[in-house]
Amino acid sequence: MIDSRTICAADHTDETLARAAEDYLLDGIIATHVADLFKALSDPTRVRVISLLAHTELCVGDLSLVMGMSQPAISHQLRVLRNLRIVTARREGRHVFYTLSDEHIHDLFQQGLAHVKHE
Amino acid sequence: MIDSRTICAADHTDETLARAAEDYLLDGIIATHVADLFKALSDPTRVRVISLLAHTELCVGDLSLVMGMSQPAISHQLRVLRNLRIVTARREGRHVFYTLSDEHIHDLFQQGLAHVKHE
DNA sequence: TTAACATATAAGCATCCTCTTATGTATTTA
DNA sequence: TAAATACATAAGAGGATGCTTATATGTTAA
Repeated sequence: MIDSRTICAADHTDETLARAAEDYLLDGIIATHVADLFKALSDPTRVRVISLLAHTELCVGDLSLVMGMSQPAISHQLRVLRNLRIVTARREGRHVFYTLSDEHIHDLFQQGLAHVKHE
Repeated sequence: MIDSRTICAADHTDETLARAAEDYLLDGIIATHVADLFKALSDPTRVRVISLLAHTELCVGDLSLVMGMSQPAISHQLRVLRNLRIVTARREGRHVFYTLSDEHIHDLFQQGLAHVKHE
């Protein structure tokens, strides 16, 4: 059980567990923020949206057209990305253009893609 | 509607849309693989598990103890990470030690954490 | 062998997620 | 103003997700 306070890290020293807990375990709030960041890229549809917006600004209709998905489905995912502050919307007449609001996501996307392609 | 074939990319050239579709839009299967990779880090509990395993090998009981969560809850998330080939299990007597099976995840975790901390 | 320990799995629940259809809102054009 | 266009939102179905309690499996010790 948990109460038995098992300490069985690889080198079997008591300090290993304590240091792991104190120094390395991420704070819950930070962990949630990290998780939210990665959540943006944890769905194939959002990954594909980002793969497009990483190269060019596009309006909702074009995203919908290129991806072969319904407009509400795309708008839904754009709202998710908007709430996560991953994309930014810019209205121009009847169209709303979306861009990546952050270089971070571009970097993460590229790195994740590279990792996937190298296996 | 989609059928109207709206072409309204930023520079308003027809080529923008076509090139986006041909060159940049990620294949569905690859997009799924990328999404799966990021899914490993899209939950706070898994992020915290990875934050620990990034520095030291730990058994299930210690993970459970350090994180203050039930053993089945930890085992459940470890199975998710195992299925995604993110962690590797090694049995030693009654204990099962987990490590990150891949440098990729370590890199992504560090990068994501850095991005979160810089805002 | 029996008991204790460490972990995995099963079943179930509550919640969240992704998409659909239907409708609302903002903007431009006729 | 009315109609058309572009997009957002609402509501709901179906499935995935994260945790719980209970139980099974594998290992060591008595």
